[in-house]
Amino acid sequence: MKIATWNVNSIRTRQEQVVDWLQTTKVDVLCLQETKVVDADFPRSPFEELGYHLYICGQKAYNGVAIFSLQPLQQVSTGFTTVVSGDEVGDLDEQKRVITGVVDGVRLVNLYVPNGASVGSDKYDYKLRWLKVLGAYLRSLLEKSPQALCVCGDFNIALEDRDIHNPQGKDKHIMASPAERQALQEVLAVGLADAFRKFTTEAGHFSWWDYRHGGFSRNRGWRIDHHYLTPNLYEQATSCRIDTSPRKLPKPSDHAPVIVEIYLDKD
DNA sequence: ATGGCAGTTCCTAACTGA
Repeated sequence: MKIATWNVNSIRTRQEQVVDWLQTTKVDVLCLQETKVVDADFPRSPFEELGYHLYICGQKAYNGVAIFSLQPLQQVSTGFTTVVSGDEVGDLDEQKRVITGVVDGVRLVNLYVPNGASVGSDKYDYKLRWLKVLGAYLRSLLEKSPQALCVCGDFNIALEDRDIHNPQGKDKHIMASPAERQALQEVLAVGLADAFRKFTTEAGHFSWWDYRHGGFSRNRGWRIDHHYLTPNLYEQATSCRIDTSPRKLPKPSDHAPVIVEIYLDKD
């Protein structure tokens, strides 16, 4: 089973590139972030014609997540509130950043973690609060039914210095500050491990490059798009790679897709 | 060496992103 995650920075702008990519890269599941469109205007048919079932959760202009799956998903829900109490969630579900469903006994959780603007800002506090509720959400999912989890998406956090092209002085930078790294570590403590680092340990591999300053051509990037897996799935993972080819096209997303392959032991 | 981005809408300016 191949599961991809890709922040496309507007599905309507990137529609053709995503169709082309799915035709050449046969994945079972594609998790999208930053679709930037209300559900009624989502371009469904080009992807349904490729055989995908679409599960979407969008809003106008900002955010938005979707899962495309060749097999129908079970137990689909959006937002935190379906799993965690409304008191705990507060206003966090107003921004569309969470969608989940089950296929082949694997619960997919597709996330668009808040950016955080700058360290110490209101948006940064929102990001930390959001990550705290994410931890409660994942714990609750596992308590309700112990299951294999693939938690993937745009995390907007580079967990380690080897995930950044130039880590010096980045402790005051969003995506690398100690508080958000710690917040993500606490989320992963529910029992999740980074699929990419099972196969690749060296620095220099990134999934996002700033549009400005020739970030991609100089490979000045960050690895902020991840697949986190529960232990059995982690053991069964056979590869995890970043596909930089769409980032080389004209008018690309600033993120590249990341694909994990898992050999599912169906007993 | 320098300056250098791209998406959206309340659409040609302001916002958000990372």
